[in-house]
Amino acid sequence: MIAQVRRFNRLVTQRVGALTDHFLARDRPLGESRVLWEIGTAGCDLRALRSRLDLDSGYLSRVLRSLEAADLVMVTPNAADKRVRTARLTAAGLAERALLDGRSDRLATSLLAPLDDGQRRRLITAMREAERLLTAALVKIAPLDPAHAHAQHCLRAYFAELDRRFAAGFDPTRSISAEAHELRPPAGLLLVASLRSEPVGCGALKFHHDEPTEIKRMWVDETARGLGLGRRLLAELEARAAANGARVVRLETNRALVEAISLYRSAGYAEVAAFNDEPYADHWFEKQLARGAPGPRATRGMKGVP
Amino acid sequence: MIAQVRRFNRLVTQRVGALTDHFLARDRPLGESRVLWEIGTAGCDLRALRSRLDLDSGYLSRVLRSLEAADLVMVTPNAADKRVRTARLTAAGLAERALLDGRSDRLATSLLAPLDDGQRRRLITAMREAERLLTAALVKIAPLDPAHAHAQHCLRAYFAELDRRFAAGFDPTRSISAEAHELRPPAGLLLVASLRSEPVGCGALKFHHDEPTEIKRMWVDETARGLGLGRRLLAELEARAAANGARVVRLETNRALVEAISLYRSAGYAEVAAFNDEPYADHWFEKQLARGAPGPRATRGMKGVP
DNA sequence: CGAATTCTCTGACTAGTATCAGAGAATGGA
DNA sequence: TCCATTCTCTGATACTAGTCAGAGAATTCG
Repeated sequence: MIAQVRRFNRLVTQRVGALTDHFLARDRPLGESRVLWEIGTAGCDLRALRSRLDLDSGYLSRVLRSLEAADLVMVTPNAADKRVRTARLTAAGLAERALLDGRSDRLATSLLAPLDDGQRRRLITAMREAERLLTAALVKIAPLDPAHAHAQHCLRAYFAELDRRFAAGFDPTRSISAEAHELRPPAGLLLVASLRSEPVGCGALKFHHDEPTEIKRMWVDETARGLGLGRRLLAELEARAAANGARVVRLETNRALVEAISLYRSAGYAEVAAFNDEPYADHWFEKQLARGAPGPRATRGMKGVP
Repeated sequence: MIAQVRRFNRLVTQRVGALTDHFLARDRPLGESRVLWEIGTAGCDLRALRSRLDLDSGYLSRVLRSLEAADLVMVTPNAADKRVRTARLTAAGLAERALLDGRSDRLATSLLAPLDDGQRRRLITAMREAERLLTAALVKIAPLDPAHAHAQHCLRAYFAELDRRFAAGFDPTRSISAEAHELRPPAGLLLVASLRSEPVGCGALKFHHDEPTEIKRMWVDETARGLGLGRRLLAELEARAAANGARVVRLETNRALVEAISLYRSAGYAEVAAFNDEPYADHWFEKQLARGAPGPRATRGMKGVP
């Protein structure tokens, strides 16, 4: 298994990586091409560029000046915050970027060229699958304060989706509360899933003294579905509930959320009688957590993985 | 399709490529780590190192001296040819290489770690498929003189395989001849398929004035099977036969070569009565080539691919 | 044998990719 | 308002990667 991953890594980085570098670097240094590309057609703040390409500020500054000298880029102060500067492509810069785009297309085409139609289809399918799974592996799940901007984004998106999908819409004030202070230790917990430091999902716990721990706010961004993220969030929540002493977790949900319901069932949740009077709920589920419940790491990861 | 390939390329080179570099480069330059790695446990001639890593001879020499100074490598003259020098890892070098090996394993493991078992299996499957197809795309087919070392390697391997697989063994002198001069223009043609400049397959044509062109010496190395290479060789041979004016190609084969027989059938070959007295043949096939037959390139490649 | 070729090494040189410290302007909070 | 912080830029500096020309030894070929 490891050997297969390594063979794949070696082949792809050699075949694709090296080619990409040579394709992208025209007569200009690779670093400049990367910056030119990353600025994009809409322009980009320098700080965003720095963090995306992981560049030193002095280095980026120099690269930009070189691109300015070639008349490919304009750097203008940001109106809102005059410390910040925004890089934009000139007409020549846009043309150059389009050219890189074309090269990248040609590189991709050259990978497919020697194959027949059936092989191409199989390769595309395999690439799509590998891409999705590698993306899934990039998602990080960590506790976050409910007041954090990313947490707020998730919760707002969650409410918006409920409002869209519930037959009668969704009004948070009518629903059972899960305010910030209730999702913050020691009262509760909020987990946020991030992909490339953008929030793409969340899930929360509300701890109770004698009653089972409640699972709330399970949500996965549409762009991140099909990656098994819901299942990972759920497992992580269960593990943390268990670590907090819970023997049972429970949750309620609406009949419109069909994929969530099937997730709960397949994750070992059993439907039970209503245990609260949540007006938006149609189904109530409960799960017994295993005794000697494993910590959060043990539910994923391979043995010996650091 | 192109977009999918590009997304895949971007993700994999970023996720795998960048990580590989940082994993492999310990405190030493990446170039040195690569050389250390490539020398391998068995040692390696400098010329082989140079060609495999595509390095300038001066550059490699400097890198090796730096590794020698760190006591990781010994460079000794080759006994057989004193111009050639052989690099070998010292005990410390072997330890260092084992360390890189471990890091590479850990990198591979870290890619799998966040996934559950089912996802891992799917990822491995997708990687294997992508690897095979990308490898297939690396294979180059070109005419080669029958006396060339690579051509001889293929022909010897072909005979050895026939001898192994035919019930009564195989003696080339009893078979209809296809000597070097018969497979060299204008009498004939030999195509050799190469993967990373190693020969992995061949196929030949014998042209005749009034009779159909004969296909001979179709062989694919065991390590390169399942890549669609036989089909590509066959298509290329047909295209070149057509370019030489042939309307019909034909060939004979032995009943032991089941995969070849099924290839011929699926490629549009029809079984015909024996058209020669080849003692090792059990089946004779023939195919009408399309009129206005396309040149070799048109049978593969996508429109507009350079 | 002599000439051409192969292989490696050395020295000189260049471009690219950084890193670090600090300056100067702008901002935000106490 | 003052102070700490943020953002960008400049200069100094270092190292890696890679190229080129040529020398010297060994080998091969005619």
